[in-house]
Formats: sequence, structure tokens, C-alpha cells
Amino acid sequence: MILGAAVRVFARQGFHTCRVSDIADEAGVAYGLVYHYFPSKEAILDTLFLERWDVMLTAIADADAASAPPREKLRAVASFILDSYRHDPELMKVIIVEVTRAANTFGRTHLGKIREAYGGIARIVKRAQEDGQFRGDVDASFAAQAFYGLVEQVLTTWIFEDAPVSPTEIERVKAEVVQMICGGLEASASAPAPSTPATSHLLE
Amino acid sequence: MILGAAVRVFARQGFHTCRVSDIADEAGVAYGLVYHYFPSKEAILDTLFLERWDVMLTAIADADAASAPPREKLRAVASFILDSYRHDPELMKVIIVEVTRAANTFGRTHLGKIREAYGGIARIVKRAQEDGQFRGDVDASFAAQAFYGLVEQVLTTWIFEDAPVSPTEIERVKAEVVQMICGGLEASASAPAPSTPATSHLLE
Amino acid sequence: MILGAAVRVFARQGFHTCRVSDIADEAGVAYGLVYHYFPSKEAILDTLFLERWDVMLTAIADADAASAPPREKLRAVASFILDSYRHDPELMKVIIVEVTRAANTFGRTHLGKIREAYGGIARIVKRAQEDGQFRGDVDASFAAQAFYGLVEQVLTTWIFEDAPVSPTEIERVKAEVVQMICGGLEASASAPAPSTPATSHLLE
Amino acid sequence: MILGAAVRVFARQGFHTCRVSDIADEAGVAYGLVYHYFPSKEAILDTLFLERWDVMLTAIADADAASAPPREKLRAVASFILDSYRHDPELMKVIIVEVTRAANTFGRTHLGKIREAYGGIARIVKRAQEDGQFRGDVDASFAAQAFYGLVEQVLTTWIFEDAPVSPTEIERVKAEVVQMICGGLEASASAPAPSTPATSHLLE
DNA sequence: CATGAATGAGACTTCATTCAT
DNA sequence: TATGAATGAAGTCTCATTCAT
Repeated sequence: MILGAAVRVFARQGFHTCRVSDIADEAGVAYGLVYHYFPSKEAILDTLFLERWDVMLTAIADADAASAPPREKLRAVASFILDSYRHDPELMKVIIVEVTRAANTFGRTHLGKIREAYGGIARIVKRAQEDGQFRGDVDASFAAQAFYGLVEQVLTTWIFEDAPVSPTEIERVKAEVVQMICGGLEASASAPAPSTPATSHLLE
Repeated sequence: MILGAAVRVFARQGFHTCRVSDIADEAGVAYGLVYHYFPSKEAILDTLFLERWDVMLTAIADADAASAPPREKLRAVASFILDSYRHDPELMKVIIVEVTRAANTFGRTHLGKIREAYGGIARIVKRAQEDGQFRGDVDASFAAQAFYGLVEQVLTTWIFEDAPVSPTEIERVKAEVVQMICGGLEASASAPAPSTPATSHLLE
Repeated sequence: MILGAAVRVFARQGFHTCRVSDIADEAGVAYGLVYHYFPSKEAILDTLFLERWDVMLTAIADADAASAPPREKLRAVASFILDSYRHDPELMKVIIVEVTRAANTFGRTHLGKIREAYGGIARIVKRAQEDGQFRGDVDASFAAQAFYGLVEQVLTTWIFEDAPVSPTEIERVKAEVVQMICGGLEASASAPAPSTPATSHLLE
Repeated sequence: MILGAAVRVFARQGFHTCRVSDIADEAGVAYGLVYHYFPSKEAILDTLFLERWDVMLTAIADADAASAPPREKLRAVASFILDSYRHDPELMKVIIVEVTRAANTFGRTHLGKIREAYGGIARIVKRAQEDGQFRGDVDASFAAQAFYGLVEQVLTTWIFEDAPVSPTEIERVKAEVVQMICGGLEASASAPAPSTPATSHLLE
């Protein structure tokens, strides 16, 4: 399947460094066939991103809609993203490296979609602030950036390490992310709360 | 000056999308001259990155060496990076977009240098944990990722917005970053402490 | 019908600029079917041309065979060609633009057929010269070129204008063509003779 | 020289059938160099056409401006075009086959320029009609089409024959063209007038 | 130092044609 | 008949890099 091959090739070589024929080779087809299904190399990446990102937007919305403490909502989002990485690290690498951080190319193209994710997380924070569960003196958008930035930084580190990440580590990081964002670093800060395991992720 | 022109062009068009002649045009010289000073297009970006990154590594080391509470140390680092952005947003954009997040190309080349920065921040955290000022149940490397990830996320957002950032906003964000990382989001967490203004940044 | 679709597409986009799939789309069939009826894209144009051109050769021969004054014979030929344009301007456009003037491609392939037309017209002139009705000091082949060149120039102009031509204008041009070729431009030359309407054309 | 090579290649193979590398090979340079001077293959043909066509427009205007009988003016125009063919048949072939008759591609692009030529010839006719030297019952534009169509038909025939044309034949044709257009075919029509040799042509 | 003509590998993309269904 | 997935040769164009001047 061409999309699958594209994910592997984009992840391995990067969008700009790979050729369309690399994708075709990886898929075991003639490269003309790639153009039978996609109008251009860029369209392949667009398709990959949009398909998966929309699932994530839904996951964020679902997390927000749940009747759970904010810690749990954020945990659900982190869980979703990290599980997505666990199930298809190559796709997540492509999305992060080639899209969400590519300010001059695809990032600009998909800026609206990317901001939707930030906005969804910010909404979770805002609601928690209104309920008095999160302190009100932090800008909700800023908090969303902290949360998302941390998760993407973790993924970026794994991406650079290029080594498989164990389920155990994934679970530990989920807890750490939530605790970090909610409780902060300082000794006087709140202690971590027990967590519920997440049940869905980006690529089930 | 060719390096300055390269910064502007890389920032505006991206490394892969610009041509060597674009840099030469921006610098007002013939493109052959670029090869008088640099062996290749890649070498220009390498030079840009290495020159500036080393200054940052020094700034992190300096912050760690100071006898100040960890909050202040982290604030100094955040301050340095954010002031660097304020003084040369184009260079910071290039470094972030084209190097530190470019897992398949320059990011891999400069992985060692990039990790040094994480390590420096982690050292600050570790020391604070040993002193009992930061809780010990958080992995110091993880905390460093949270801190650095947040700062880079803020910069990435500004980069995408492509709008000038006011000194006031920069200062506000410095405080928010430290408070976010140290105090966390929850209502029971510690209140923000007063801050000291930073005195140096990446591009003085 | 595929030939009809091909005419429209060749006329609209040109032979080299259209794709076989454009023809299939226009015909409302899958493009594989085109190859069921024609061995190649070129063969479609060959077929279009040959089918129609042979009708014209017959028309020229018929005109010559008639017992009529040379003016009438030439008028019959002009009439045939111009009426052909009126009834299917797209087909005539394709024949002229893609074949009779395409010296490097189809024009060369069908050179023999094209010359037959010139020869037929020249024969009409020659006979008129032998009868003393046309002056003898003009090369018959040259006269045929003048005649045919004028008609094709008129059609080319209409083709470029891409506007429908009224029956009235067609009739006027028929008279003008004959008068121009037979009487010339000069004031002392012979006056136009009344004309008989033509009864057949290339595409009845 | 690249333009010269392009003329030869376009003439030999046709615009659509040749590759840019054929032009480069013919010119004895790397094909990248072609793109150093021209932005595209099309631009080469545009340049070829426009450079030469403007010379012809000037020649037509000059002929019209001269104080000579209309026969002489038309003879000057025919002379110019036919001499142009004699001096660079390949260029004239390219202009006629690939531009002035290419209704779907370059002909459309340069329609304005092409019509200027028709207009210039029509102006000569119109003036002669006003002077009473040409009969007034012929549309001047139509007469221009007859004249130009005849000349292009002669050139097209030579182009298809692909054989060198002798100076003698060229001269004979000049006289025949003028006589044909001015005197017509019929026996009662005016006799040919003696002609003056032309002194310039498209490619001196 | 400085120029820009020249090179040519390499990328994307097109599309006529084949063929299994 | 009819479809459209699949092929791959071929073509245009880009651009990093070299080098004579």
C-alpha cells in the first residue's frame, strides 16, 4: 500500500531527501502508479497528515467532553498521542518532523489544523480553571503550549534516538507528563495522583 | 555579509526551498563568491548553528554555575533563549526549524550538540533535586525536556505567527515558563516567585 | 462515439496537448476502450483525416468532371471546403492545424493525399487554360496553391477567431474567393460573375 | 549559439517532438546552459518568433510607406518574405509551422502580432483602393488574406518538399504572386507588369 | 576577491500503452 | 465490450557546484 510505504520512506529519509521512486520501490510498484493515486509527492504527505490529525482532534474533543478531572483529561490526550507513537512511530515521526514543525512548508499549509489541536487542549485547561481545579493566573493557551510542547519534545527525543520505546516507558511517561504539567517541579507542589490507563490511541 | 543573508533567506524560504543564488542575491554578491567562503550550502547552515549554539551552551553552563535558586537558574536559561529570539528571530527560526527539529538531516548531524543543551538543563534540575528544592520523584532529563520543549513550543508558535513579539510579552513569558515548570498547573501548587531580569542572551 | 469525441478534444486542446484519457472522458468511456478501437492515439487522427480527406478528393474530382465553366468548378471546390467548415468547424480545424500544416508530423505522413488535392485543383486550372478560359502564362500548380492557400487562410483566420461563422458570410466568401482568384485585384480586371449555390460539402 | 541550434532542431524535428537536450547537443553545450539563457523551451520559440516577426512588420510598414504603385508595394512584401525563406528556410519553417499555423499553442499566444501583419497588408490594399488602382468591391482584409495565404502556401509547399529553392525560382514566384493577386487568373484580366528587384528581406 | 557561464546529476511528473479482470 | 490499475520510458526543469577569467 502506497501510503504505508510513504510513511516508512518519509520517516527513514525525510520528505525532501526521498524520491517518489523510493516510495514506489518501498511499495513494490512502478512509480507511475503513485501518480495514479496522488497528484503529487506533497499530496501524499498532506493525506497522511490530515487523515491522522483529524483522529487526534477527535480524541482531544472526546477527552474534553468526558466528565473527568482535568488531570484525567490531559492524561487521555497525552495517552492518545503517546500510544499513537507506540503503534506507528514512523507516522508520528513524519507528522512531527515534516508537518507540525515545518514552519516554511507543510506546517504553514496545515496551520489551521495544528492550531485546532492547541485550541482543544487550551479548552480543557480553561474549563479546569473555571472549575477552580487549575489556578487561574496561567494563560490557558500558554498551558496548552506547555503540555503539547512537552509531549512533542518527548517524541522528538525518541525520534532522534531512533530506538523502540517499551510499553512500560510509554506508561511511565504518561504519568510524568501529567504530573509535570499539573504539579510542577517544586518540592512544595502537589503530589502525583494515581492514573487510569488510556484505552484508545491514534492508530488502533 | 553572507551569513547574515543566509539567515534571512533560510528563515524566509527554508533551507531546502532556497537556492544558493538566493543567498547571494540577498547578500548582493555573485553566487560564486559564496563558494569562496563556504564549501557548500550545508556548511553555511552548519556554521550558523554551531556558532550560536555554543554561545547557548555557555549560557546554560553559566546559569548552572551561578549561586542562585533553581528557579533563577532556569529563568536565566529561558531568558537567554527568549532574548535571543527577540534580538534575531530569523536566526532562531532557522536553528529551530532547520536543525533542532530536523531529525533526518541537520538534527542528526548536530545531535551531540543538541543533547549537550538538554544535559545542561538536566544538570540544573538534578542539582536542585539533590538540594531538596525540586522534588526527587521526577526524572531530571524528563524535566529538562519539559522545560526545553515548552520554550521551543513558545518559539515555534511565534515563528508560525510570523509577527514581531514585544519586549513586554517576552518578559511575561519568561515568568510564565518558570512558573509553569516549577509550580505546575494545579490550584494547590506553589505560587510564582518574583523574578530577576536576565542580563545576557544568545545574540548580544 | 470515440471519433467524434476525438475531434472535439483535438480541436479544443490540440493533438499534442491532449491525452488519450481526455478523449475517453469526452466520449464518456474508459480510456482502455479507446485502444479497443484504435491501435494508438496517432491512428485516431489518421482515421479522422483520411476518412474526410477522401471525400474532399472526390468532391474535387466531381467538380472537375462537371461540364461547367472553370469559375464554377473552382466555386464548387471552395464551396465544398467552406461548407465543410460550416458543418463541422472542429473537424476542419483539426485537419488543417494538425495535418495539412504539420510539416514534421502528420503532414509528412499524409503528404501524398494532401498533394492529390493540390493536383486536382491544378487539373481544373490546366483544363481551363487549354480551353483558353484562363490565361496560359500562369503555372497551373501555382494557381492551385493560390486557390487552396486562400481558402485555408480564410479558414485559419476563422479558426483563430474561434467564433461561429454565419451562412451569409460563408456564401459571401465563396464568391470572394472565386472572384479574387479569377479576376485579381486590379481595377482593369474582369468583374465578378453571378454564382450558383453549391449542393454538397465535406460533411453532409 | 543556442538560438541558432534551436532553429535547426525545431525545423528538423518540430517543437513538440524535440527535446531540450537535442537543442543543447546541436549547440554543443550542456542542456543546463539552455536554462541559463531561457526560462523554458517555449520561451526559446517565443524569442525566435518575436525577434524575426518584428522585422517583418517593419518591412511591411516600410513597403506601405514607399511612394510606389500598389503592385510594387505587394511585391516588396512578397519579396521580403520569400527572400527571408531563401536566407534561412529553417527559421521560416519554424515560424510558419510552429507559430502562425499553431492555433492551439503559439499561434494563440502571438495572435496579436500575427494580425498586425495581416493588417499591414490590408492597409496597402485599402490605400490602393482609395487611389482607384485596386477595385473597391473587394474587402481589403480579404485581399490581405489572399495575398498572405498564397505566400504562406508557397512556403508550406517548399517546406514539405524539403529541397533547396533556387534564387531563380524565388524571383519567378515573386512575380507570379503579384500577378496572381493583382491580375487574377482569367484571360481577360490585366497582363503582368515588369517588376523591380527587392533589396531587403527578413534575414539580412 | 569576484563574477557568472557552464556543467550534469537528479528530481518530479506525464502519459501512451498494456493487460488482467 | 468495457474498465482502470499498472507500467516505465521519456521529458522538462532545478540547482549545487566548478572554473576560467
